[in-house]
Formats: sequence, C-alpha cells, structure tokens
Amino acid sequence: MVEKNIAKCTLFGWDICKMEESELIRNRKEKIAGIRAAGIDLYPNDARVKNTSAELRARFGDLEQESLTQVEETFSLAGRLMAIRNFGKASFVSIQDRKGRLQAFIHKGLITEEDYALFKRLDVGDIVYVSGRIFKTKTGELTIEAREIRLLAKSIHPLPEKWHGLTDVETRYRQRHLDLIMNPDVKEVFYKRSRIIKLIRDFMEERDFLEVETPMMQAQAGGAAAKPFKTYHNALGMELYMRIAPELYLKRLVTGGLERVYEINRNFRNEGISTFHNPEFTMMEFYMAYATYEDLMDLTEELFIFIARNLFGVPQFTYQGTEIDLKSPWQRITVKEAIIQYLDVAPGVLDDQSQAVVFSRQLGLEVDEKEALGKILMIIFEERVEKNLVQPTFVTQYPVEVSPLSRRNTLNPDFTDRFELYICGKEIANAFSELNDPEDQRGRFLMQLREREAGDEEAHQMDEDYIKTLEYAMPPTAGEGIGIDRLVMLFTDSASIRDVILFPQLRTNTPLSTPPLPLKEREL
RNA sequence: GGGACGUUAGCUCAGCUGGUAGAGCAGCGGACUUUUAAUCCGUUGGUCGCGGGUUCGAUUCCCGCACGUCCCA
Repeated sequence: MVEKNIAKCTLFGWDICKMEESELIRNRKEKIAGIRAAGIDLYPNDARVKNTSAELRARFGDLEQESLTQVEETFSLAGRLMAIRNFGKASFVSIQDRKGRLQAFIHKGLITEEDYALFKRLDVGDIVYVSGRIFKTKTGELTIEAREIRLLAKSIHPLPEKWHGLTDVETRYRQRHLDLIMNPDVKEVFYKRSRIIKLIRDFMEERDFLEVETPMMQAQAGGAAAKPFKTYHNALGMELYMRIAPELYLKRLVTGGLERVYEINRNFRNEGISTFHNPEFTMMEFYMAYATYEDLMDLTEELFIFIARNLFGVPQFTYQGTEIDLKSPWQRITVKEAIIQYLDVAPGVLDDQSQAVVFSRQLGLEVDEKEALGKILMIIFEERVEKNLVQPTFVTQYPVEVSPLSRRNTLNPDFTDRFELYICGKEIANAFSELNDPEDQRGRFLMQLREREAGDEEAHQMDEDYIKTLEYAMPPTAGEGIGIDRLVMLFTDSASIRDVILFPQLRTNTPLSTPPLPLKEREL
C-alpha cells in the first residue's frame, strides 16, 4: 500500500479542498520542482505566437520537401502537447492549437542544452511553444523543426487515453475542457453553432431587423406556457422571475415603432430535462410589423435554406440517419388536417367535444370529460401525430384555448393564425399573427386565469401593463420563436441537446467547493 | 415521476455458478536520429460509486441511496 498525501483545509467546517495525490500527480510535481530549480517560469506570458497549425498546413501542406528547403522563414506555434514520440536523441511531438494539430521535430543537436533538458521534463497535456523552419519528413508529414521550445503552462493532471479518448458522457459534460481537448468533433459542433447564429444575424440584418435585448428578470413571467424559476432582488425587495420568453417585451418595442426586432438569448423553464430540453436554452424571437403568419412561413423557409446552403452547399442534410429535404415549399397543414391524415377519424368527430373525448379515449389517451375541444385536439396531436412529421411541416390553425397571444382566424374564430414548424417529429419553431386587439387580449388572459384557478400552473397570467401597451395600438404584426439549440442539433446531426450546449445542466455530484455564506434573515 | 442499463487503475475496458482484481494506453526505468495508436525490455499503480444485508467469505447475490445514459409520462 502506497502512502498518499492528503491535503485538507476547511472553512466554516466545510472541506473546501481535499486532494488525494496519486502517483501520477506526485510525479508531475517532482518534474515541476526540477523545472523551477532550473530557474524556468512555469507560467510565462511573454510568448508571441505568429502562426496556427491550419495556416501552416494551408500554406505548405501541398508542397514537397524539395520546395520547403527554399523556405527560410521561421514559424512559431503554440498549443497543447498531445503526443510525444521519442527516438533517442530525436523526438516527434504533436501540438494541438484551436485549428488542429501540427507535428514538431525536436532534436538534441538543434536546440540549446537548456531547452533539451526542459523538453525532457515536459508531459503530454502541457502548453508549449515551438519555433523553427518548416519541413516534411520521410513519410510526408508537415513538421516544424524546433530551434526553440518553451513551456507556457504546466499541466498536472494526465489527459485521457490517446486512442479511445474521453467517451464517458458524464465526464464530457462536467469537464467540458477535457472533452474539447480530446474530441475534435465536439469543437467542430461549437464552431458550427457560432456560425449558424452568425448566419441568422446576417439574414435578419439583411431584412432590416434590429437586434435587441430585453429583460431576463421579469416581475411576471409571460409570453409562454411554462413554469418559471423564481429569484429575489434584495435592494428592490421584490420577487423576480427568470423569463420563459421575451415575447411581451419585444411586442412593446414593435408598439414603440421599432417595427422589426429580434433577440437571440436565453430562456429559462423550470421543467424536466431530456435530450430535447435543457432548463436554460437559447431562443430567437423576432417580430415583424405589417406581416402575417403566412409571411413568416415563407421567411422561415428562406432562413433555413439560407443556413443549409451555407453549411452544406445544398438544402438537404441527414439527421440521425434520416434524409431531410428543405426544398421549398414545405407542407402546410392545419392541426385538424394533420390528425385526419395520420389517424383514422371522420372529420366531424374533431368538431364535436363529446365525440372528440370518445375518440381520444379510444386512442388510449387520458382526457377529462369536460376538457375544452381545442385542448383535446392538441393532446391528440401531440401524442399521436407530431412524431410523424419528419420532413419540414408547418402545422397551422391552433385552437384559441392554447394560443392566448395569437390573432383569431377571420373565418373561424375558434382557431388562430398560428403555426408550429416540425422537423424530425420535433417542434422547432412557433409563430403567429399577433393578437393586437386589447379587448380580445384581456378576454384571453381572463380565460387563462380560469385555467390557472383550475390548477394549470402553466396558464398565462393577467398582464394589465401589456394590455395597456396594446391600447396605444400595436401595428398588425407577426412574430416567431425558433429554438436555436434544436436548430443546431439538426444542422450538426446531434442526438442530444447536451451535445450543442457547452455546459448542460447536471445535478452536482460533489459538495460545493465553497460553503454558501449564511443568508441574512431579510433575504430569505 | 416510472422502467431499463451503467458506475472496477488517470483513460478505454475485461472479470464465469461468491474465494479481497486483470489488459491496453498513460506513468516510471532502460534501448533507439524520420515516427505518427512508433517499437522493444522491465515496472509502479485499485476504498471495485456510497451505505446496509445474506454469507466463514461479497467487485460478484439482495435492499437502499447517489450520479449518469436511454426510453416512457
């Protein structure tokens, strides 16, 4: 049994650090002592890096060694040491920077004795700097011939195994830095995510939309049917809610005359976690005055095709083995039509509350006898129909009961001018012509209040301030929300929302490093 | 909330009907001047997630808990 060093310190009786040292870590600390003893800074910050792996590869990757001998320029590269292959006096090391990897050749005869002694103390995982000429090895690998090597930051923990890498999903999410170091595909996903969001901004700017930011902390969490997170502002002495949607604020801006606005930001919903749900998620909402939900269907097709063409060159891609075709026009179908298309039901059944109850019970769904017809339709749709909507489909004409902020359809006021976009059986976007009649809006809020009293925690709250805004007249407007995480999932072929969110929500598995300070009574 | 599966060395994984654990990589020592999962020789490393129970004896069987993944609600 090997004795272990255990360092431990406490604060308010909590263990704030407790580190059992493995042999591996002791080993590294001995190396660190050696480097320090040689008078070398372990964490210098004066290195100036001129080049990246990708840039050197682009410039010289296609050239033969013969041509490279003509190149006398000195290049420099910094990054993480990912592999060391020793051959006596010569070594090959693999250096990984943000753009990829490049190999460096370290030869005892080509660098100073001090540098070579330092190199012998380096470990896989350290951040290093090399500079020298570029050449190609016998096997044709582009390589920097090091004339100088520096340590820029010393790593104490060993990296995961070089061949299998890091696969344990829990560690990948909890220690995303390790995931990013070890799995180049992960880095690729987040580069792509950033690119998609930039494309959306380009697309919106092109159409004269203004990007804005509205409150994340709201006195009332409105704009969607969801349970909010609650917090408290000490100085104001008031409860606040993390927003579940920016909708009502964005429409205030449209009323204010901004006419075309969008926001890409986080929403927070206090609900379950799944491969398609994270409690904080990114949503784009946009509002366009003098447009209708039908205009937004066209706009949505254009946006998705614009993104796909930029990413793939064509408006087609594969998601989890399914070929998705974004070619315009996408199917447009009402909620009722969708139910009829996928289930064996006579059209009249969906227009009659009691028949609809019977029908949904035949499908094995739990439905209250007195449930409103519109809600029954949505239960049937969500449980039995939406999973079938694989190719992009706009589902339109949602019941007024489940659409408290949408404009009624002129011909059939029990339904609203609203659509949801489904791809691969998942809701990707939700849009409608906005309800801008303050009287109707008040009625809808009252209807929601009754739902709330009946026990529906997700029913919308009365918002007099918002109604007052509408009373100043909001132009006829259409608005839409697009789930950015789900969009990125589609375009990066990711099976889980956690694969497109850098730090997905997980339960803490260890006590907090620092104990919470005792709360003052008035802040409780 | 329910179900299934998982948790063994730093990482990736074995471990049979119960007898206190193995491999590969990493590490450490050695050889090696063009390798790229380098190779060769030698070698260290484990609270088997945590807590109970059954048993002479539990990584293994049973119960509970924690964390995770997937499916369902």
